Amino acid sequence: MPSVEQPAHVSARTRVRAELTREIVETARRQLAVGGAAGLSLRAVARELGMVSSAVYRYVPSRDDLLTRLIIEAYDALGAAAEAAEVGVPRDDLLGRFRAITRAVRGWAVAHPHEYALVYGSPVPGYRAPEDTIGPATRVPALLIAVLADAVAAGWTERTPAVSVPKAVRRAIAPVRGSFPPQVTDDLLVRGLMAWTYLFGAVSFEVFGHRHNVVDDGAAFFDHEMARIATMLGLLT
Amino acid sequence: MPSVEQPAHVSARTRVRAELTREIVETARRQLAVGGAAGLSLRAVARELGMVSSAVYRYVPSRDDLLTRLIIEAYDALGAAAEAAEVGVPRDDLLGRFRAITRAVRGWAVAHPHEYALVYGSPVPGYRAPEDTIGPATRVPALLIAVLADAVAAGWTERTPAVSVPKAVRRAIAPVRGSFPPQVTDDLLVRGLMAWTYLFGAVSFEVFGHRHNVVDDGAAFFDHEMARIATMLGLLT
DNA sequence: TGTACATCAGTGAACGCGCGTTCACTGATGTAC
DNA sequence: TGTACATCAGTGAACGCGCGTTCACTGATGTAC
Repeated sequence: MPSVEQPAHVSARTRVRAELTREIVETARRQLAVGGAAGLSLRAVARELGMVSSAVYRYVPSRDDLLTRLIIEAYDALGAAAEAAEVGVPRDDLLGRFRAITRAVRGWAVAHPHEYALVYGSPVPGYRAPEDTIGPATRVPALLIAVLADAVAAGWTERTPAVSVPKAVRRAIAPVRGSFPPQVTDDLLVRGLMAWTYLFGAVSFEVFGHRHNVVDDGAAFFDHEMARIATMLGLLT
Repeated sequence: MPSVEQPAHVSARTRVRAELTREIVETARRQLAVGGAAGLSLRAVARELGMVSSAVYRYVPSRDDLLTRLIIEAYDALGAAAEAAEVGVPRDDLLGRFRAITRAVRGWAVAHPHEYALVYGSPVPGYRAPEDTIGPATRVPALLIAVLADAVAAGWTERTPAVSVPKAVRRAIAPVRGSFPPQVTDDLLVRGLMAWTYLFGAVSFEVFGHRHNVVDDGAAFFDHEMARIATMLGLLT
């Protein structure tokens, strides 16, 4: 039952348009490897696709808009990878879920270093990320928050000796307090933020080359450091 | 007693040359804020100094060389800030030294975000850092290693319950094993690497904007998270 | 089913700007006798 | 102390390249009657 706005038969033109738009974004994504975000060029994308540079403006309104799409796609791809890994673990295996999430993040980042750099590296000069990037950016944190919430439900608070959180720190984390269920204590919230910080700190160090001549086997060291972080979180005894 | 190579009287030309070279490097450093490393331009530097673009080649052999100087200077400035803060703390106050180092790193990074991004952000595409950057890059790690070594001398190993380090991890950290005194156990070495990773992970998150709408008072939260890391290190009970 | 019109894709030229680097040259500064 | 020569700083033009974006235009595809 086709509505007036959405005809049942999608015209060939529309299909081709969607496909070409995808090709443009994917070509741009591949070109990130050459010159990074700052070097992203509509003309280079057009050239690779065999079209004249002005033609891409039929599909993408500007260079900055293309960059925004790439950022959103990177966050989404990373989030999807983490979700796909986590969903396969039994809900009550909190340590398993944590390990699945963090391994997926590292795996994706190592496999897509330039897209990772786009979102977790230096901010692109002169570019201001619009609101649309917020949602995709929170997919990984949302997974971690869910693990913490389930830990509380499973008796985390009774099992773990609390570390006190000073008033100044409680005030400092006020903006994010609302993103956590109220049962998550300030102590656990801080541990969660630290695990999040550590995860991306470790991945960034590896992807950006700061572990060259320091750590040989990135995966082995990552598993070990993350096990220690899981202990800090109280997911592992 | 002037040697043959180094005459006692330094010619005006030589002095002016050194001064202008400094001005070029400092102008370039300031311009990092505008376009980042990828946008660094010899022509823009020349323009700001009121000279013709070809003239800067009397002082700097190429754009990449200028970039290398900026990277070295950034590492050196960060290292100097950390050293200056740490040297004022009594040698036996290990926690105080750790806190001084980490606060200095954060303070410098927050005050110089673009220089920080130059060395700890995304690698500059198409640029390969030469060997000369290694020394300056290790000044902060060297301070941290010294704290760990002194901790061992002060009885750390007897005081702290050891966490076992799997064989694969011991192999993974082989490259850096030689940078630590042999008294530093593998367990402590791993903790040290993790503290180092966490320090720059936290600073990068803050400087690169990933704590927007998450943490309000960066300094207060940083002090708290670093206190917890100090506990993990066994510097604080 | 056929025709008239509107919509869209893609072209090619242009605007106005940027860049790194080289090179022949002028004129000033420093050095050796 | 004065002169001759060598060294260096800075100029201006040029090479050859890149970029984002706009605009008038052609020709193909889709839509409504």
